[in-house]
Amino acid sequence: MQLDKHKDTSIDGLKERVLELAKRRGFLWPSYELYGGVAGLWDYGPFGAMLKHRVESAWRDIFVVGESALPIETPTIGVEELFLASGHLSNFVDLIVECVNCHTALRADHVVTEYLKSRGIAADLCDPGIAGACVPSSEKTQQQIDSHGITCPDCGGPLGKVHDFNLMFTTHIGPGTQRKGYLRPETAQGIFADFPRLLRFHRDRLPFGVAQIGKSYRNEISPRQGVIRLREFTQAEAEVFVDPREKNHHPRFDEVANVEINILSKDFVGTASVKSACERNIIAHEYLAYYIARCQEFFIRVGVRESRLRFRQHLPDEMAHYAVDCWDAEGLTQHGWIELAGIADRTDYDLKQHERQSGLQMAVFVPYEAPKEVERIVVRPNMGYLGPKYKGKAKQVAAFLSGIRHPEGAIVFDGQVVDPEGYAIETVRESISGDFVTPHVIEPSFGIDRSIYTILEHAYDEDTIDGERRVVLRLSPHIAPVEVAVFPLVKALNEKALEVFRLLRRAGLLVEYDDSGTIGRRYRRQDEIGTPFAVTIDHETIENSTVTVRDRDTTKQVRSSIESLADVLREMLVRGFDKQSS
RNA sequence: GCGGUAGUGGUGUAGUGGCAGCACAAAGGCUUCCCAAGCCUUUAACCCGGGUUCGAGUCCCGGCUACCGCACCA
Repeated sequence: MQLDKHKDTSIDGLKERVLELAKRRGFLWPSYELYGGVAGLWDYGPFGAMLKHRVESAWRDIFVVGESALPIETPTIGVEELFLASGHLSNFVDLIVECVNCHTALRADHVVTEYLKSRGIAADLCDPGIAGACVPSSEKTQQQIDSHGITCPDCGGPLGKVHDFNLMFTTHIGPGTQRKGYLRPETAQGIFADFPRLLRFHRDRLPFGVAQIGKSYRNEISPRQGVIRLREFTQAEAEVFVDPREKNHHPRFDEVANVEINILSKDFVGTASVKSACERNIIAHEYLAYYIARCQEFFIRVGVRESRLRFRQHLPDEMAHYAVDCWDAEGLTQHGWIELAGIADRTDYDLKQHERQSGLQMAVFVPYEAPKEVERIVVRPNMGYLGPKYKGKAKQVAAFLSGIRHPEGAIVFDGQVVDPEGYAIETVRESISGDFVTPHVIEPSFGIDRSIYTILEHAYDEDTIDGERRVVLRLSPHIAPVEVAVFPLVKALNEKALEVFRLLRRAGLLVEYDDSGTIGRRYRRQDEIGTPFAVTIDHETIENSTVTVRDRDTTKQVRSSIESLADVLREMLVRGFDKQSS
């Protein structure tokens, strides 16, 4: 895949430089540094928080406003039932056993299964009776290790005690006999739990999307790579509920059909439009393709470089067992290709699971265009006959008879032929006006923190201005924490400059004022935090009420009247410095 | 969690047992000033806890954090 033409990744120690800048300029700080810090927890400093806020706004524009999705907010604390249903309580657990000799941490269940398989013994480590997939039990696994004397596969040393490691943080809800609570490992489950209300809110129609931006938590064993793997992180997730029969017909597919994306899949590597990817079955259906295209639109808007963005299809063995197709949006950084978003077809797995756990129906009644007339054969019990004959059992017999769909020959109940007088076989005509459908879920899910790191790295650049090395963050104007800086050329002009500053602030621009030191130093400071434009009040301003507007990327300047300044800047922020009509 | 390496002002660093230096940044001032100029002044640091020692930034032990490798990442 080709790299950006105007910029490559050849800066030495880019990772370190970006992080150094991010720390120094108030984007990212290690949390609780005062007390030595904690791995996997990071603060957003003032510019970082504003940047993040704007990234989330851009996401909201595209995935909530642009899709007429329903925005909701659910608690970060979830109850036990929620994660029993989702499978996180059983599947989000690792059984860890450590080798006493070489101290390697191993997946205990894997060690046992491998050992038994190699000796042709069937392994059953699972706890029965829990909804969802197989749950390896720590007791059974421990037993197997003890009874077979299983040792470390690496060095042959003895193994320690098996212990659970659930990646969810636990807590307690309320005092006294406490109810268990868990910090959510994804925001999605809160949406699924609200499904019946959401469906009613949307007046029982499909399709509809629901979106949530919020914190999620995973107690990572060993978080690394700065903000790439966090224990507390922000997700932006949309769950789009769709009739499974309609997955290949997105109503707005035309809008995105020609969007070109970089694809890495088992069948295809290269660039293609989402339309052709769909037609060639590279992407399973239009809904996935549609959201992949929107995903690309989002990343480009916030400043991820298109040439360093790709969509990678999950291999069958890395896909969650319920998904039919899943794509990761990946950004190329100094940490390699990292996952920024996932667009998955979660099918009806989650809703079915919550149906089972809660006992409530999670289906939508989808009416036919016209009611269908169907003929059906029914067995109608004759209670006048059955009552006296079967007495107390009559009700049971009647229910049995009513349940028969295809009566053939004599009907036998409880080993005895039921007298034909006890029922009548009739053909009835019925009008059916629709089906109950459990919607499938298409889920675009974004890691906001990773995206922000990628944005920073892709924006970081060093160039030379008048022989001086300059560090510049080429941030997208959509997400820059400051849009315009205002400077008096010399301190004597500060009154006029403050006037302009207040004018622009009132006009709703994100604007910063600075009158310290020399003008060059102030420009460079704004370059480092990615401020797209700087307005300077000079001596000419006093004469004719014009100011200079300086472009971050080229350092070129144009003059603009104060009167039209706010409009000129707004236009530049949208169209770019050169394309505005002044 | 294991192994290796490291942790000194805001940032980058020097300092191998005896007064903690430098550069950049920041704040104030001078300079009539459109791209990190200069000058003066000022602020500001040994990751945490034990131990050894008359004395520890320095040596030892433990912890925390970061980077690299291993393992983990439904």
